[in-house]
Amino acid sequence: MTHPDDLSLSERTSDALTAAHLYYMQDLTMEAIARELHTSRSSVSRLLSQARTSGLVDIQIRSPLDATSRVEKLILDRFKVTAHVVPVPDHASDVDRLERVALSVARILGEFFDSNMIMGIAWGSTMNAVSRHVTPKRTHNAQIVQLNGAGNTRSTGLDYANEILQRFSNAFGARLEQFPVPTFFDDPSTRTAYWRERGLRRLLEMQGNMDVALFSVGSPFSNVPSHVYVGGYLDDDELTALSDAEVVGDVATVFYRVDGSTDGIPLNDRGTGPELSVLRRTPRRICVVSGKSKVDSLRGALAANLITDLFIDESTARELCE
Amino acid sequence: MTHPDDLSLSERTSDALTAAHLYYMQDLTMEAIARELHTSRSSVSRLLSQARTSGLVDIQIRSPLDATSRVEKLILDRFKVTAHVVPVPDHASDVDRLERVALSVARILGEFFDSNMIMGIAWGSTMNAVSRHVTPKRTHNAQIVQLNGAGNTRSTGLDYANEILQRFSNAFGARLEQFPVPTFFDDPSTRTAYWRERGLRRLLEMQGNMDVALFSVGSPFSNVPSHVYVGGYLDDDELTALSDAEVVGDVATVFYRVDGSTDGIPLNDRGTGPELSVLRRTPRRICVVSGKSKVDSLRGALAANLITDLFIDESTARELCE
DNA sequence: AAGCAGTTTGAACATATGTGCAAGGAGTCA
DNA sequence: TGACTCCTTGCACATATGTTCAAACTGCTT
Repeated sequence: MTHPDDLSLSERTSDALTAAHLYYMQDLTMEAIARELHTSRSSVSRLLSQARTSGLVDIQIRSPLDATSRVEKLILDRFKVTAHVVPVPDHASDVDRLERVALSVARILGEFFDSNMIMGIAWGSTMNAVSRHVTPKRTHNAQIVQLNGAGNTRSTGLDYANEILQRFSNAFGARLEQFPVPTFFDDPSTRTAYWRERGLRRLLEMQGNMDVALFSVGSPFSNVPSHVYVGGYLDDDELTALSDAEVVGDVATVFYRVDGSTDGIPLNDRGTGPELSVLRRTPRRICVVSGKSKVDSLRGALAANLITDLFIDESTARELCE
Repeated sequence: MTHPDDLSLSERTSDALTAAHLYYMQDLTMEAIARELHTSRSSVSRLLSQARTSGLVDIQIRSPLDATSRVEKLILDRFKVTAHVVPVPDHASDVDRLERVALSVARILGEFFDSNMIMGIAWGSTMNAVSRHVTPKRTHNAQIVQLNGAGNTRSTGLDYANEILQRFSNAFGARLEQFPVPTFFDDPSTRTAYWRERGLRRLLEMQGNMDVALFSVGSPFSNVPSHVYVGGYLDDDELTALSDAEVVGDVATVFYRVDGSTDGIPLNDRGTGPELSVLRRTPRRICVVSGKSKVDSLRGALAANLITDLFIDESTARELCE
């Protein structure tokens, strides 16, 4: 396998940089750039495309503050949360919705995460979608930490969750702290014991010092239940127990009711997600939500004050405001 | 005349915003966007183009620090100045060079100027070129101040200089403080007297508090002399005097020698540009240079420590480093 | 209501950009 | 060296985007 990281990549990158300059700063046509770079137009097209996906070119959209959408204002008023409403047509499918919101988040995430920061990330279909599109950004001494375990009765879950976290870690060049435990322990005391292990202490401490948390909300009892609820993590008895406790959703497999309360939900004693108080101590808490089936769960998360920045598709946002 | 600033513009702007989202964040095709916005593809093309030129969409290029060009490093070492080398092919004409450097500067200027700042701006062909392309950016309580008078023996010069400054002022929504005096007084004592006027004091004070200064360098005795030297601002005797004093150039019509010294240059006593010490007190001093004919003048400006950030075309940069 | 000046619009055309593919190149291994 | 694999390149084609122009529209004025 060819692995010319040392020079050839630099060479290519610097060409990409020049091309980007000429294209985005000087408005040259690709054909003109090709001439200056002594290559073909197609190659320039490819260079530019690399420049974009590798985060060399950074495209931002800066809303004049007076133009924040009506819904965004409404959400700010009602929930004290900065909303980023992603425009998606009403007739779009849930898959479309998810994909488009995820893409938007992926593109803007670099705005929130920088060198020397710690970001906690959950896992699930939404995070998976986001992870596939993150625009890379070079950071130093940055750290990503997994928010909750991902093993279940059938597998260690390492593959799925890890693949997701790995993508973020690569995109930012950040160290990755995995969390190789089941999503739920069978016995609460096992968790208590395990939490005292030194390796775990380090991880928990990181979680306690997060600068950013990135997660979605799970919705158990909707027509489109989330990954955790159908992936073999919970058995029927457990689901019934959640239902009985009037649980409306979860963040990183920590469950809550619609009013944001968590007391007396037994599963939380066995789960591996971060205490909500830990989450609430995190300065920036980014929640990504798409699809109306998540509205109830979202209400709970808002009531529990888990969110500072909300990315949400347009019609779900409207639904949220009734 | 139709002047639908109040609502229609908002309406259009918000459409442009949505379109920009869909295009740049979600990678939809213009055709798809047209469908979502219930309009034609052409209109979307126009919306996007508006979004770009109005600064709604902000495209930046972020060089990985380890990829700053060799010349930029060299300039930093030799002159302690941050260079931004603009790629321009060697065979490009001087007009091309100027245009391309100007365009690059125009696009990135917003990075340097923000709310509550004061920016001093000179005038001349380079500033003219830059002014034509500045990407707008909304700021509050920002102030632009003209660095030197623009009147000459033939006209008040208000038109030319003012047009330039006006463009910057519009682009940033900044207040504009003009400087309605000749470029050079005939008699130094007139200047001294005038400088005591209250209106002038205010302007000079602003200059003293600038956060950013934006200027080029003039080059009198090259094959491509700058605006000041051919526009009727100076008569033959004066040019001879400059030549005798070994002047290599000027910044905002303040003249200096190649070693950066200014003592004993009589014209400086009658000119209206800012004292170089005032300039040197300005935290950010952006100089835009294109074309080899300006190299000597640039050397003088560097020797005088007038520059903190230098925008320069590639071959001139190489020439500078010999 | 009709006329007017200045905009905005979409269809049609003109360009510019993206991509599949076959050919060539560069590294690796036997 | 030659066979092999994996990348990169430029051509040709397929799409996507930009721009011109005539028609429709808008807000005013007569």
